Amino acid sequence: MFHPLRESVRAAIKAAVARQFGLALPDVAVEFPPNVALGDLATPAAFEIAKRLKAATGEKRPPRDIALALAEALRADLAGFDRIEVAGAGYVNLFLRRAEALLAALEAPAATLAPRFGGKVVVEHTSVNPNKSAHIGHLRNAALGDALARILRAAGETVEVHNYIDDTGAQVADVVVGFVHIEGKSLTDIEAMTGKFDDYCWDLYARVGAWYAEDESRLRLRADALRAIERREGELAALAEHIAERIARCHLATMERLGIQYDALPCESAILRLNFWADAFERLKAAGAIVYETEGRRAGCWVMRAEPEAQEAAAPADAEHDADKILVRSNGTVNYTGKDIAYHLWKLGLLDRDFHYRAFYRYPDGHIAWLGGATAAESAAPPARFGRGAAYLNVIDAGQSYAQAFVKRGALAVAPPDAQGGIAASAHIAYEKVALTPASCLELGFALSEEDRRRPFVSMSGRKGLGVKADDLLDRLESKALAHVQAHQPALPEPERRDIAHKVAVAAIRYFLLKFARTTLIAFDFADAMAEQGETGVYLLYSLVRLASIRRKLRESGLDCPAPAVALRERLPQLETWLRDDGQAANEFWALAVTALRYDTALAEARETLEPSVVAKYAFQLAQAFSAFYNRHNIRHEPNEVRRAFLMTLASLVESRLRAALSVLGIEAPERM
RNA sequence: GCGCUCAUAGCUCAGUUGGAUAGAGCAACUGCCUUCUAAGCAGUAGGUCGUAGGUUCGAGUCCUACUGGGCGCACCA
Repeated sequence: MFHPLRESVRAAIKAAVARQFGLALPDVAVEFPPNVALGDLATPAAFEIAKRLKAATGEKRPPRDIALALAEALRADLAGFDRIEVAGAGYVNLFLRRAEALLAALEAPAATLAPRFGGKVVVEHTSVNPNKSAHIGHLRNAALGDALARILRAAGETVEVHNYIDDTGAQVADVVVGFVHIEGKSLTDIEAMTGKFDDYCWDLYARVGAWYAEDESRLRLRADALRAIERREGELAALAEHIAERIARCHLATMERLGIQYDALPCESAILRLNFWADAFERLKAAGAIVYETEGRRAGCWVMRAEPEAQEAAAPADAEHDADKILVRSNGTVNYTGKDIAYHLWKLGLLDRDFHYRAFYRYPDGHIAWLGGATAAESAAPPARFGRGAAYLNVIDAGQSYAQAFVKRGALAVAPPDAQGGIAASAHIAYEKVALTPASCLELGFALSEEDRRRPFVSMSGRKGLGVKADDLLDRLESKALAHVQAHQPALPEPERRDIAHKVAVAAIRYFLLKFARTTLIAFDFADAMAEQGETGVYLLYSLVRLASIRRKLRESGLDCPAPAVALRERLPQLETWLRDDGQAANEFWALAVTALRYDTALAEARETLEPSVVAKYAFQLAQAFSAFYNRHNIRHEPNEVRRAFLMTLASLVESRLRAALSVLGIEAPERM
């Protein structure tokens, strides 16, 4: 509710300032005062006006004077406010008519936001190399991407979720080498293997790394494998295809445990086979986005120039590094960034080519993830046409920022004018990695050097087999939660207890990964990640479980309040007393309502900044406010029927917004726990 | 060498386009379970916001320099 309210206040202030002072303010700050006693909305605009007035006319007018005039104008222009006051040196504080606002909000949806992107948004996330188990770092990527997709959808956007499968890269080739040269296994042997295939490859991949280190000439085997895979020749290519596809399935299963689904799975092999690059190459050349180098050390390469400022900064002092990016090598082959640009042109519908699809992974709810790696012969038609987005958002770790910048430049260079806006709004959603605390490494059974032991964190390394596997962590969380549920809910049947434990585990891990801002490096610690007290996903669930419990107990006592809003509307004067005139207690009730009603501002900010932690922090704040309320006021034992309806209304409002916030974070609450 | 990013309580982190007394969790200490789930609540203690300047009515937030972390700058993917 506060989002549109804030916007209308902002507009009213601009209009009043233009009228009264003849100033056009480009931006007006409308903020939330530190507590409800100071108002529900506030603006320091008078300070800004004083400054501009002085600059424009030389007139020196005290901010407080300006604020008084502004408040006067707003009183005439804005409806729904009890009073509009001037405080301090020039703040204008706006106080809502509380009872009226609350009743109106009860009937409104939790959030109504206007779409920000001009059409479908393609969100790419997860994109784990299909050669080993997903680890906690991949989970951060997926949790971020999934939350982002949910935030955009809740904000009214159309979203398509892609998970890129790099099925032809060096990492898959390494596992192929391991199977063939270390283990002497054939495709038939591998197909017959049972057990957790991704975990098996996790170990094998680490062994291959060590095996290369023993004798570096063995790296030639990787190059051979890579070539065979790219040309789709022989047993090695067949092995790679089997491994990549099988592990991609493992990853989808891991993510499904967290409630994360995908729409499309574009494959690198298809981008090569269908030669997306040939098309992209022509368009980049035609647009003048790339140039052919005829001399110097990059002679024979096709290069994309960096921004002039970046070039200038890098070039003179440093011969070794320059800011430009090679896309086509002197031998005529395209590199990773070039392929990535081609792929993104496809995402934006700027390429006359498309993948062939086949249904790859079916979720219990009937949704299907389509693999963009089919041959023309086996091609089937997905329900909707993938790609052709108005904008893209790529969840990739911050280390890729440099390459991602060139991807965007390439797309901007090629796109027609009407597509520029969407691409400008497109972004690399950069996040810092998850590293391990030394304590976590030791807990995983990894011996650390003295030097590493002293460091605050140690990087995960698939090549060394050092990392926390996503499934293992989930297993640990689930069994810990199950022990709790068994103690607290002994009467429940086992399947239900398992379901609860699962929901608790998902809440714990998702909240843990989302409560940090994207640019914060997470030093993973088992104790922190598995905590169930304080600022945790478990705490959030607990609030919703208590709310469900209140409802259940009221029903059992025959005290259910089916339509509290109706009951309250008939007692409006009483409601106003509780919310406004009752001093401290009224402010407490209203503060809780305000916190709940700011859900849409949290959602709007998260969508604007593409930062899910905003919603995570908001959810915790709301749960905290509710917990205090819960301890102070016993709804079931409230003798006054109307007051009980009032308390229950506040509880319902909290429940609605908390549930909405959690659903956007991908967290679902059980009925009890 | 250049670019990006970070530095806030003992620890881990928030901090609303610059705004009102700098917040939370953990750890420590004190209380609260025959009363809607104590996986909880109330309270105490703990901060010259890396350093030095600058802009501003106002700076944790913006600018400059410095110090100290992390990442990136391949004809790798």
